[in-house]
Amino acid sequence: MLNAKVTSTRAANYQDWYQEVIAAADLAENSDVRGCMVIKPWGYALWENVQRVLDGMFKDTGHVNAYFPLFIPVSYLEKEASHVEGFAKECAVVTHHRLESRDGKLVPVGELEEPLVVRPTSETIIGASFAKWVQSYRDLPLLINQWANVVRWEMRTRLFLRTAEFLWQEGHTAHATSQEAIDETMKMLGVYAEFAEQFMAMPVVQGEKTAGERFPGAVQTFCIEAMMQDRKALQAGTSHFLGQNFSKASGIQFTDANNALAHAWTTSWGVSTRLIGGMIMTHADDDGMVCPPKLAPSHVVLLPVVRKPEDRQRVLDFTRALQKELRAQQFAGVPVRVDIDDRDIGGGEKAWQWIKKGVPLRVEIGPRDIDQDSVFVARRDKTPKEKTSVPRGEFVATIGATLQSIQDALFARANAYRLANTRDIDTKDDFYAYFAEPAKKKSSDPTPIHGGFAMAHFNGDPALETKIKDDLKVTVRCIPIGGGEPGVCPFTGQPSKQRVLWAKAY
RNA sequence: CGGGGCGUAGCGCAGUCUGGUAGCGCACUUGGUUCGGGACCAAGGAGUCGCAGGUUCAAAUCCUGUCGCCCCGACCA
Repeated sequence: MLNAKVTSTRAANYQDWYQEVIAAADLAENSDVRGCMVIKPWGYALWENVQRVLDGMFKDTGHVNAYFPLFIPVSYLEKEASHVEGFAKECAVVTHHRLESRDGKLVPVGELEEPLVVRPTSETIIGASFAKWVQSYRDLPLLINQWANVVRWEMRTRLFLRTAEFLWQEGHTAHATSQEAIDETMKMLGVYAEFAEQFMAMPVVQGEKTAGERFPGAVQTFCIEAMMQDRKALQAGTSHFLGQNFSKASGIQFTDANNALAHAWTTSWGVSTRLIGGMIMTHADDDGMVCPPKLAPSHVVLLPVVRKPEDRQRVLDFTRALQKELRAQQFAGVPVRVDIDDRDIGGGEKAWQWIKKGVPLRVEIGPRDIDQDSVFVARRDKTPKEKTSVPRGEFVATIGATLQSIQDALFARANAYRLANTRDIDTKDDFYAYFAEPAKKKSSDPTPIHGGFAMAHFNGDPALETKIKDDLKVTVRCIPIGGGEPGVCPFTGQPSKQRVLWAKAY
């Protein structure tokens, strides 16, 4: 059903608006299984495009795909102390392997000797394989990626942003030297940033996490952070330098060139279906979804307008011919994706369905257009009213450029929004005022959109970070790469190496 | 696990206080008029009122128990 309308606005009720966009664009829905979502075809097509592009980028950087078990013996998790601590509280655990019917109910029997955890992440199970695969420095580096699902038993879930089960990719690599592993960590962070900006049209800040926000078991965690339209930060991808923590836990050892036994240096990095939540909250507007052209399931939808039955055939013939011409064109290295919607429903209703789905270009084709050999074009990055008549030949010849200009416009708009809501802050009072929650009329009202990104100096004290989190729900999202000028921490008066990015986060 | 709320048609809800034939909007089906900004008219289909007991001539409604879900908090890609 595509009857859902977006009636909330970002300004009035951001959370309701987000849910409504997902329903109206038919991206996903809640399932009967607690915390788990059903990704519907339009949403899954976005994910497939994410996969296709990223997979190509991973392969271009020397990685290969493999697949490891869904089940992880509990003893594997136990091998890395902080890793256990980080994930133990949210593990789904398999304890039995058989069901028996008793009094009409199926009850688990056949208890496992060792419980299995449904993977929350795969460092340990992949580490076990790496330990077998690596003998010599000549076996390194090992550059593996896995496309998979993982389960984290979260207390509160939200479509795409946090679900109990989600889809992702996880890269896992092993290297002979620390520097090589660090280089890999940074390279993949760069891949994520490029993907976010060039394909999702979502500007990001690259940086390092503070100790408190670090991946359990990592030496260093790096991330890309994006600003959503409620000015909160979304961690859109992470890349971890794991040092020798996991190679020691899993026994990934090799003989180096000097015939000495050494532990490998490992990395891991991942992005998930959360990226789709990021796309929604970066680009969608009060009318519905707005797909960045490079990832849109469909670039162009052709809408035949048939007023009289006798026009039907020539309108359809023209439309199909146009589809063929457009499909012969390229955009971002792939053939232009063109759909025809000739369903027998009202023209207004039909157009709105595609607006809500966020197709970059809608093209209306009626007898008037055919007579002039032109098409009536609407861009999703403009208002629904703005439609222009374009000669058919010109439309076809410039389709790639048109899609690119939509892509660029979306990035520019998102970037301008982020810049407009990012501020250097130099005093504690200004900081607290910037993030103070505006008063609500009723306690049940949604919290108005406020704050943004604050760039402020910080002495690095974890206790101070906790205090600010308790006071304002604001955390250090990252310490941006590229450094910056030293200064004074506005909270303590102590020296600070550089400004860090503070924000409320998803 | 603490605090609040809700289970009635596919979805959103009213009806519950004060017991008396199961309703509304959207969606769906059919026919007609429409169609380049979310159409209109007519007809129709669809519900063991979360579940189990109890009170009663009679329960969506009152009582008891129970299950589930949502929101706020703690936890989090």
